[in-house]
Amino acid sequence: MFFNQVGKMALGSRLRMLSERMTEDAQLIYQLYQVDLRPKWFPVFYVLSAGQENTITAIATAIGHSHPSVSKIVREMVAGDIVVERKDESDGRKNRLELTPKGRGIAARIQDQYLDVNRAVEEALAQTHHNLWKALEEFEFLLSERSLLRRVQQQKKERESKKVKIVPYEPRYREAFYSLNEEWINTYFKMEKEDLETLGNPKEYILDNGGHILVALYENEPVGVCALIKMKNTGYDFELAKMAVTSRAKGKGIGSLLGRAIVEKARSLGAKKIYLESNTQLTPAINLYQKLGFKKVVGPPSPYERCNIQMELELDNPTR
Amino acid sequence: MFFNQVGKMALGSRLRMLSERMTEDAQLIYQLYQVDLRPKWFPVFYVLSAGQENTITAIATAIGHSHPSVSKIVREMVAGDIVVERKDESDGRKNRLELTPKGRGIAARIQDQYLDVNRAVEEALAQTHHNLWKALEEFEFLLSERSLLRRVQQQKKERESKKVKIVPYEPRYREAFYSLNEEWINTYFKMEKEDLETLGNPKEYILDNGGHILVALYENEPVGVCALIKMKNTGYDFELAKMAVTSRAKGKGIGSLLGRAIVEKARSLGAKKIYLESNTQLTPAINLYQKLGFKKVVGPPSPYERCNIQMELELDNPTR
DNA sequence: ATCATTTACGTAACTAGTTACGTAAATATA
DNA sequence: TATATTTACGTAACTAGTTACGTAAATGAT
Repeated sequence: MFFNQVGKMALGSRLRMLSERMTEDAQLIYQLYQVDLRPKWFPVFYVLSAGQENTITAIATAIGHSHPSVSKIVREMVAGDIVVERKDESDGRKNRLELTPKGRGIAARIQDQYLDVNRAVEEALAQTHHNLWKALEEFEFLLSERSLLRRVQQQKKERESKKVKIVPYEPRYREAFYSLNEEWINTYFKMEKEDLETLGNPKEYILDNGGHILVALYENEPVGVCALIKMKNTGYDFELAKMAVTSRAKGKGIGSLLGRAIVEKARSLGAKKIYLESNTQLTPAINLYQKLGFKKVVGPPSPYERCNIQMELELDNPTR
Repeated sequence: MFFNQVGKMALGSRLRMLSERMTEDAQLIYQLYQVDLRPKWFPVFYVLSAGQENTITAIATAIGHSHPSVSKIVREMVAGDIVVERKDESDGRKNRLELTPKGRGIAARIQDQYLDVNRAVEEALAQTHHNLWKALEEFEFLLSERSLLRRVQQQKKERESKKVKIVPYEPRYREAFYSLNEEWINTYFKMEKEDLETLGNPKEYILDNGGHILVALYENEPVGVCALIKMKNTGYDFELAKMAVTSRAKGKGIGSLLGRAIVEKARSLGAKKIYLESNTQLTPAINLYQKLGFKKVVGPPSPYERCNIQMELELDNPTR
């Protein structure tokens, strides 16, 4: 059958189809009990007969419809002499609803129908191994905890991050090192004098001074970079800097992979303390640094204008 | 929450709502993968990309939609450059469909999406006790075996048959005995001379000759009757006759209750063999007689025109 | 007391499906 | 070979919901 082939992508369709099948039968069931209601009136009718709510919006929230839907249903029910409307005296906006004598008659007669439908469904469910009613409840709960979208996003991230490789810098990544950094700097700030020099000459400014650069490859394309710059006479061993991930490769966990790799690199070089400068506007970056264990500090004055937060990470007793 | 209060009557609504919630997310998921498809196109797209079917009606049956639905979806997909149409050469009615290069590109890119969605849903389902996917399958199967309507009908019958009382004839049921029989005779045939006499004078024609009459009461109203008429010199003890149930009280199992009661009565009177006459047009009646154990026989000639079948039941060795 | 905001609800237009119906081509039948 | 039936599919109109928007009443803030 179609659904078993397509898989879970079609869960929505499958639910819709079963639902349609049930409402079709519902139509006939009302006839069976000679209850002069249309299935789509039922939720509204139920709330009114239970005496719970009696204004359009309140009913809509109670039954999980939009208010225009309730508005239309009520109009039909008024035409069918099931419900009467009357303006609220103290609040002229509200449309108070009430069952007519005919409506109350139906409410009495429908009790047997409730009973029989409940029993019929329960009898069917009792024959199943996986109870549909309970399954719906559980699934609805799971989705309210975390939406399907977020669950899929996470799967995507997990799958794609497996395709990310972190490799040491090589001269052929010089262009990428520049442009990846330029991309984010120009999005949020503007390039400064220091940027042009350091980014243009990573070998001279970073590697030759005892620093390191890691590059993240996705399908063999450089999509992220990060550098460790040697620091002297500051109490820090390295500055974590020039961290950049292209927006094209978002949602693949690249920042996190790169961050963990660069910290690991520092650790393997015997570093005890690393430092970084950033800007609080860059929330995802700050979140990442916190996850890596960095704590806010007041450090030495920065040459960069865009720096408004400084952080450090002690490696003697790493948090992770 | 609403659904737990209303109970299983709202199963249809609940399914519809979950389905809507899922399709909303689906929209966003397509965006996430930059797949230029609308969720409602998906089933058609899937069938085409799998190379299974490629005409409107065939796709419609495969995915369980109506053909106009597929027709409209295809029109949209053509506008979106996903699909091209071309007339079948040998059969001018058929509209052969094919993915465009763009469509094939999407088919390739969507693979990852299948994977992630499947995993996301399966991961969620794994956290539930009642698996929604399997529950749907089981429930769909149960409904295909016996529809919800029939299940409800049965519950109704069971509940209502408990309110039916079978009591012996009393003079105050004389009117009912006549009119209940008149009702069905006039619906299918017409009243004959014998009917007028026997039905008008049950005491004289039936009871005083050693016969018996049972009356079915529903909410203290007579809704069915049935008689045992003493037979002599025929090899039979009684004729089961004048069985009538008003159409107003259909679907309450009254015929069955009355039938079993009258057979029981005959048995308690020491009868060995009962006889009856009927007409094959009255299928529900014939079915009932068969359930009670009656077998077709060729009996003595009947005084009634409408009789075209004769049956007997041996009580020495009752089937039930 | 006045003005801005929020709330209640109706109307209009849209969506994703449906059924009903018509037409042309293909197939079956006399 | 002519005619009836079936099949494929498009169009129109309907259904049960939605979102978008407007208006009047109530409420809150200055």
